[in-house]
Amino acid sequence: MPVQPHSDTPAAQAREALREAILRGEYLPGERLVEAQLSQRFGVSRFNVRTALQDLAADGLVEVQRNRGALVRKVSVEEAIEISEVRMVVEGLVAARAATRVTDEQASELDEVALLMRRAVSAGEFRRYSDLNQRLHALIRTIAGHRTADSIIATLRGQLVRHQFMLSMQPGRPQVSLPQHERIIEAIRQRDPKEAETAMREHIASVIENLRGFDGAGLV
Amino acid sequence: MPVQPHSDTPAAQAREALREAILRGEYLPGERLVEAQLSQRFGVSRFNVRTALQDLAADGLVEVQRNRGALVRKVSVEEAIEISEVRMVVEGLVAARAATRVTDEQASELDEVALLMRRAVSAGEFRRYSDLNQRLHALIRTIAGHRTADSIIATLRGQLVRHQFMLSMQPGRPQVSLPQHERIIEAIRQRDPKEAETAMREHIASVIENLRGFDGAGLV
DNA sequence: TCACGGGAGATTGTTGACAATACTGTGGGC
DNA sequence: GCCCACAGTATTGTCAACAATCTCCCGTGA
Repeated sequence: MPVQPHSDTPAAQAREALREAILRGEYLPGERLVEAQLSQRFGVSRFNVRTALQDLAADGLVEVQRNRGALVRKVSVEEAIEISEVRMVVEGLVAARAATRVTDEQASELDEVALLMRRAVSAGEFRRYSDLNQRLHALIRTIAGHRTADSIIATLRGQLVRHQFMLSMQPGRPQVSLPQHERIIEAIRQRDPKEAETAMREHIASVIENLRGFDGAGLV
Repeated sequence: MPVQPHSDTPAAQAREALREAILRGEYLPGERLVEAQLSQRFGVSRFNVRTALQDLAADGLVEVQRNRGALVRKVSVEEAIEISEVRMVVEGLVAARAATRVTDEQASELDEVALLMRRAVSAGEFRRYSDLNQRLHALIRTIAGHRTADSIIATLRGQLVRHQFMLSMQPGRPQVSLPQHERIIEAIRQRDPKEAETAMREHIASVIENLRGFDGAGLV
């Protein structure tokens, strides 16, 4: 299970620096990650680079091949769909559980997010909407308090950043997903686990449909 | 993501040996795993022991604390329930997908397992039934061909062996789970994904109920 | 021209030693 | 008797050097 604290140790520093570099797109999928180079770049010993690479391999962000070193893992659209399918059912579980545990205070926080989302969409602020999207999902996870599901979702998300970026940039996407988000929020506020799960699953299913579109268009 | 091949390298040897030792119960939850000791026991260098420990930590089987070494991870009944909940939804996904992809040949293999299960139950062969249980779930995963789900389920299962052992030893358990298994098989054979998912989820939900029983009884 | 082998360079795998840290028990002060 | 500081030990963290392996290119022979 992922979730690594300790941002102080050199290995952890290297790990986070490398993680961000990969997510930022500085190292492209399939690109080799040479230990000596990384060691120099991040100013840590090769030993620590190795540790970092192993950690990131556990997160599915890089792939290490015996005697051949590490490379940025390439996740095909097919894989992205698989990953999203798993995310769909796990986030469904989380949504259901959130519906059974939500407090009144959390319910109004959900409402607030819904309001901000509507505003962002009507103002055409896509970036802001995307941030709110993350905030909403994170809030739901917090409400659910399901650590096992949390860490799995975190791992899955980590592998998808590149694809998710493409999705969020799709024109018209917010208009489609806003009502889905509203439905999820409403179900949780009504403390209806079944409906919350269904709503969450349909939401992510629609994301998957979009991924399938990419696949057909050969965009990745 | 787990799934590590290469049983030839020393680190992999150590990893598998240690994994089995833990699963066999030679090292109890909470027990410290001293690198030097393991190094001597498995005849590999401390370096390789370290690598093995890191790998097993990624699998959630051990926990490594900075400057304090590794110990066998203790999974409480609460956690076991959380893990099983995630497993429930992911295996549900797998069952649904199996229903859409099953070939005629695979369908008859499912039938065969069902037959053997019925025989094992009526003959009171619990150990055999437990093996068939594993075979059934594995077969369903093969049919589904969902690698992401597979590797997650493998990780989750690995953390549960201790609890699963207790479950399978429960008297009367096979009589409860046999009809559930039959229902799953039937749904897949009918190529009914929705029903397959529901049946699988209800099956695992019933396992979770049993775990809750342990919790109340303070058995773990 | 092509297939093959072999060697140089690049890169990863492994080791043993040492440094840093945590644990344990002992003795002194109160 | 109890608490705390302190030293000694056990254990993990890190490193730099060396070994093993792979990759790529070049020369040789057919």
